[in-house]
Amino acid sequence: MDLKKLAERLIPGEYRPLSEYEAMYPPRDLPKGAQVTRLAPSPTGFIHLGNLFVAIANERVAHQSNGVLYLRIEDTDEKRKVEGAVEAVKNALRYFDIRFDEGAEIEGAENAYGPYYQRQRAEIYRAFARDLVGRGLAYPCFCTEEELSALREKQTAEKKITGYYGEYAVCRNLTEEQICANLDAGKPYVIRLRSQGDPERKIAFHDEIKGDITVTENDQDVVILKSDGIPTYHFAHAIDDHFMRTTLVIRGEEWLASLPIHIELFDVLGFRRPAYGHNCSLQKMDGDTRRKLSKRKDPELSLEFYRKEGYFARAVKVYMMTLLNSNFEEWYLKFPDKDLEEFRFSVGKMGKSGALFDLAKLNDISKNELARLSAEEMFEFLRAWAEEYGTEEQKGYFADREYMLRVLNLCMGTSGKKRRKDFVTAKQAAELISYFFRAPVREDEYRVDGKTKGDILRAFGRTYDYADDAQVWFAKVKNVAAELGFAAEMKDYKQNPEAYKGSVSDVAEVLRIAVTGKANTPDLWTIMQILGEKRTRERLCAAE
RNA sequence: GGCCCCGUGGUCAAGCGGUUAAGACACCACCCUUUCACGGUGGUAUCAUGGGUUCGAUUCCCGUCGGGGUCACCA
Repeated sequence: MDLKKLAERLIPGEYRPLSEYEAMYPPRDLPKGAQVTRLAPSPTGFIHLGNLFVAIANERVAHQSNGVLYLRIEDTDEKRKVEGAVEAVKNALRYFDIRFDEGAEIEGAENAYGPYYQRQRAEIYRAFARDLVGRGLAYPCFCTEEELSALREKQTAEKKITGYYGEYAVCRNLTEEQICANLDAGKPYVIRLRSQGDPERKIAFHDEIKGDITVTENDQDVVILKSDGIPTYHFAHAIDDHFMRTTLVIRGEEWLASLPIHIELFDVLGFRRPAYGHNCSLQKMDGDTRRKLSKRKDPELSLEFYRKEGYFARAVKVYMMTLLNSNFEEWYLKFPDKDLEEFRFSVGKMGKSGALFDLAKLNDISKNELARLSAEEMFEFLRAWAEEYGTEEQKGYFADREYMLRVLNLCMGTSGKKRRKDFVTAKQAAELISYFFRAPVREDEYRVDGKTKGDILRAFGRTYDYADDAQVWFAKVKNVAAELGFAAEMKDYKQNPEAYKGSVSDVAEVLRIAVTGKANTPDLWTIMQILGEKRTRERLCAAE
């Protein structure tokens, strides 16, 4: 059989000699040790925490080695394509400060290794597929979907390994006549790899994250060109990462199982393969087992979730970093003011086992990150969030800048050490400060009975004067306490709790809940100052 | 089920043949305090399991168990 002729008939078209591709995409001229990494999402538009996790790792590796991070769009599956997906991906990643040096839709870059949309690279894949057929390393397969699923059922029933391989690969041994007859009949076909592998043989492989692992040789005659002439992921991966001169592929663990295919493909194509690091997927607790975060069940997987909730981008990034490199947290504690990029990221320090995503930990980091902002920065952060995701009421909070800044200064504290850490997210912060903008909704129960509450409110109302400074104001609160049988001094109360109805703290709490609806707020005197006398009195009366 | 990966407190984890088995989150107690918070001090709690190897195993080897991933003309 004349394989060259067969190849030309199967994969028609004019192609350059393969060596020209080598010349078109020469090895990159980069400093010693520079790593070329990439992000290669499919354009479904859905970008999740796992993507971000891997993105940060790839970004750090590239940029701290003076290398290159590029964006490639794996759009070989028409069905998955979503309008505007590439923009969505870029926006989401920009929010978390992931910058690309080149790639799809990256302005101002040379983009010398493009195109970066796989569909636009069809010619290259086809040229190499044709070469493989010509060398007898790939062949056409005319099996229909029905035939393949029947085969799978049969194999399952017989407890054999499923797939297209060995004796089951019926199209492997088609004669020239049979092939031509099928072609003449206009039957659709795919191009399959004629695998040379033997599953009995093991390959020692070094994974940059997992360390030394063993993989079984591939013996599956995997599809490399689909019936529409577009490559499968595996084939495109080998070609692209070779010609885009990727040096390190950090990707999800779910790819580990297809690593044997990729190894064989690189071998057969005569390419040196990049280094790989397979990182574990983020997991969550589901009942009492853990599992990979799932797109359908877990809203917190979507990056959009964090934006909607108003998580501070840096906080999410810091959390990702603590999961990515265990020594990061210690470093960050030591150098909280250093640029995140000064941390020496190491692929080798990435965890080998899947981490459970812990929202409580994220929230703690968020609190700390937000506590570092100035009132002005907080103002901008909250306003940007409210504009996009807030209610109409919340958008209105920002109309009076001076007023809001007073509120924020109070709620965050001003001196460095004594800052409050009440704010976790923009959304939660907006809800927390709502009582400055409208009548309070009572969220906490009074500790004292109704009559005592009324007595406290009335007694305080009689003596309250907006002009009082904090000292005088608090002295009056103490007087009210003493008047009604509460201990004015905490120390007295602690020494002899039976002698009093309670302490001044109980009295203060009544006032606090009356004015704000909450038992947990910053300094009450300042709150009353910000609210003004009229609103303060209204609230005290309303609570009686 | 086959193949592969993983297994230190509730969570993230340091450890890499001899340690009082770090640290962070969460939790609890106390101190500070007009509440809450912040801050401070202290505390509860971990080497999945059974065999080896070794003077000695959390650490090395094997088995068991448990968890995860994957078995497409999807990536």
